[in-house]
Amino acid sequence: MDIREIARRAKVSTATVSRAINRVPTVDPQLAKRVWRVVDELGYYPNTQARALVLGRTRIFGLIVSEITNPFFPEIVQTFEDLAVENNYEILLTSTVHDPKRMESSVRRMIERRVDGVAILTFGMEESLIEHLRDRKVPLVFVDVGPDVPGIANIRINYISGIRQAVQHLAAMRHTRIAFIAGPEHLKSAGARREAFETSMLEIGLSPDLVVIGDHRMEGGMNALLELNKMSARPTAVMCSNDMTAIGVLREAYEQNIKIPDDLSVVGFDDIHLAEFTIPPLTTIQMSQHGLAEIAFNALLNEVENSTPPREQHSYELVTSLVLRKSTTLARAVGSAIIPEKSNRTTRHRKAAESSAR
Amino acid sequence: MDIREIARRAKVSTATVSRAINRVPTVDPQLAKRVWRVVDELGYYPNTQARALVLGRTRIFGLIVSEITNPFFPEIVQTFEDLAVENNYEILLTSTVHDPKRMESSVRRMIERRVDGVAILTFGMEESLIEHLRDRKVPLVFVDVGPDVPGIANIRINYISGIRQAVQHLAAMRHTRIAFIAGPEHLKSAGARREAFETSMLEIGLSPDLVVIGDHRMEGGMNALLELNKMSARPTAVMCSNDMTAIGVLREAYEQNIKIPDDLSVVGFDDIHLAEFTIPPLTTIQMSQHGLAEIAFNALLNEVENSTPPREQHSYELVTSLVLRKSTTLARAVGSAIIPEKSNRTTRHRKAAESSAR
DNA sequence: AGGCGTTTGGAAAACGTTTTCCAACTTAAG
DNA sequence: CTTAAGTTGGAAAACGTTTTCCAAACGCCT
Repeated sequence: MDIREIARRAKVSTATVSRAINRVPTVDPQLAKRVWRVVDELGYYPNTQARALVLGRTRIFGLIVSEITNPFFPEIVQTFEDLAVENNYEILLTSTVHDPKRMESSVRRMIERRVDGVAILTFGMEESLIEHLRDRKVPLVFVDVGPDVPGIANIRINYISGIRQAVQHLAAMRHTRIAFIAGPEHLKSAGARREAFETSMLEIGLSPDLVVIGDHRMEGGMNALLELNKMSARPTAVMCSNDMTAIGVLREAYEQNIKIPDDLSVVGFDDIHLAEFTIPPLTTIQMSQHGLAEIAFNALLNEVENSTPPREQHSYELVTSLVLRKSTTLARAVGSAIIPEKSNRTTRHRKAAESSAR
Repeated sequence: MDIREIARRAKVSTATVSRAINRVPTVDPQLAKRVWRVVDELGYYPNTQARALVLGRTRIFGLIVSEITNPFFPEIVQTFEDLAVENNYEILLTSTVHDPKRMESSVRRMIERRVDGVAILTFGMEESLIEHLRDRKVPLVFVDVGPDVPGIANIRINYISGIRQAVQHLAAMRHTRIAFIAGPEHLKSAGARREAFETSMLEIGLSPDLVVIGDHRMEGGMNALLELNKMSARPTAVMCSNDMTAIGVLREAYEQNIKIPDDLSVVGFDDIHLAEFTIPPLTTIQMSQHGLAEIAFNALLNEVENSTPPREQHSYELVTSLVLRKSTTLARAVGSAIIPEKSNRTTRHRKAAESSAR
């Protein structure tokens, strides 16, 4: 069933049907009503392919994320989708799983489908791939890592604000041996987080050398804690490059009978929904997924709809900030005068007993 | 840049270019090579819209899930996507968030985009909506809840197998007061799980009346545990309609200082990846997300590619089975002869002290 | 050398829309 | 009553492909 069928039944031309459907104001209300009746009667839905072909716009946005199974991303996808349906756009989703091949095929597919723009929320991407997109003048939005050229919007994340808060929070709790579990080395965002940690530590005269590498997954967090435990001067607090890592730490701590937060304070990064439900609830640095998705979508929309924007360079910023829950507390005051010697000793004693028990 | 441009530069007709690109065997290898060189040189990517228009097939599948932020679904989406790229299909994803409006608009969008098939993994859907799709003969695949008509594939989930295992596992651990935290009432799958629980309990002469309603989210699990605690005869074990509920239970138990599994055994359902990382690791019933996605995709693919299948009714089955971790253990043997009275008493004592403490 | 299959490649129609012209009709003014 | 201006709706071109026909070119046999 096509527009011609409608035209025939409504006894008008296809042009009129098209105009009626698209609510062009010059068409006679009587006629429009007649057309609409037939449309509803037959349950006619216009063919988007044909429409896209002539309009040159598909109303599809590409969305590339690095790993949909990482709980950080579904929230983004959901928000992005909400905005898409609101604005009559469709989404082509790709989860690259950090695989360059996948990225490549994904970019190719998006070009073939003629997307109107793509949001690359992968926190680090081969430069080479985006060139195909740039060549075709597809509006792009990146996070963290995008070249500074017109037509490409960048979302800069202010890592330092939240991370500094966290470091100072821990320091205020008298932690001095604060470790950092970094993300995978190839991720620019992970690098930025680590640098922010180092900067924040140095700022307050602490040495930021307790760094071990994780993988932004729970497994990596577990291994990292094992590493940390092998050290001669164990940290009393650990910051993680993302929440999944922190969850892994929590899990391994349970395994090792290390009490969180009493024996070890831990803070995460991202503030995924799950962070509220860990045991104990995770103190973490919030980076609003909703906010991120919103910025990304609007950047794209803006680029597409206001076709000729004043040549300004579009750059957006998202700030991060600490949210306190239950996974951090005062450091054990070894040799400190504040906490009575005795209490301190019993604590130590209990701990020894526990660890010998396993 | 279009196919004509290629034709011009390669000094052939558009027909030849099309044939070369689609690897029609009758075209002269020499010529084909010439065409391909131009294609690569210009970085030409065929326009899928135009292609779809003439072919009548878009190579797009719709995927409707109920809530992408529920960790159960991302795994499915990932597998589905993997299969899609492998087979040169694209995915239109919708997360309905249980909102009928969203379902409706989602179906509409899929029809407008002329998808080649839709997988509805929403575990319960208004019949009315699918009619639009059925009318248009769009291949459909459902899970749990689909009409038994040709052209519609159904994935039946064998809930009883896993649930019976779990119930018997708990019974073997001498639990008799086994509670069930059900899912939202409108979900058919939740109903089926609950029924399977009741059947399994009755089978072994236990009464399945400790049932409280959750919402398949962590919050619901937390509330449900509160409910359960108010009961005069508290359960010693609780089974949950899904893993998120179980995680909520774990979390509230932590809050209430109820030790898992010593004070309460808990088993989940789904076996999401996270279940391995809860504290303690969650004993749960596996329902393979990978398997589910695979069945769904292949059902669709089969329906589309083998256009006229022998009028057989396609129905697939997915079994569930218990996976043991650390969240279940022997029931407290109240009045039993096996565990010495004394030990039992101290335990009771400790518990009383704890609960009075808060 | 002439006739006859077989390759090979081109012209043009088709897919379902939107939109540009343009013609016909209406209305109002002179 | 004629003419100009403004509405309204139709015919046809365009979007970028695939594919059906057809014709040309080629080799092969007699």
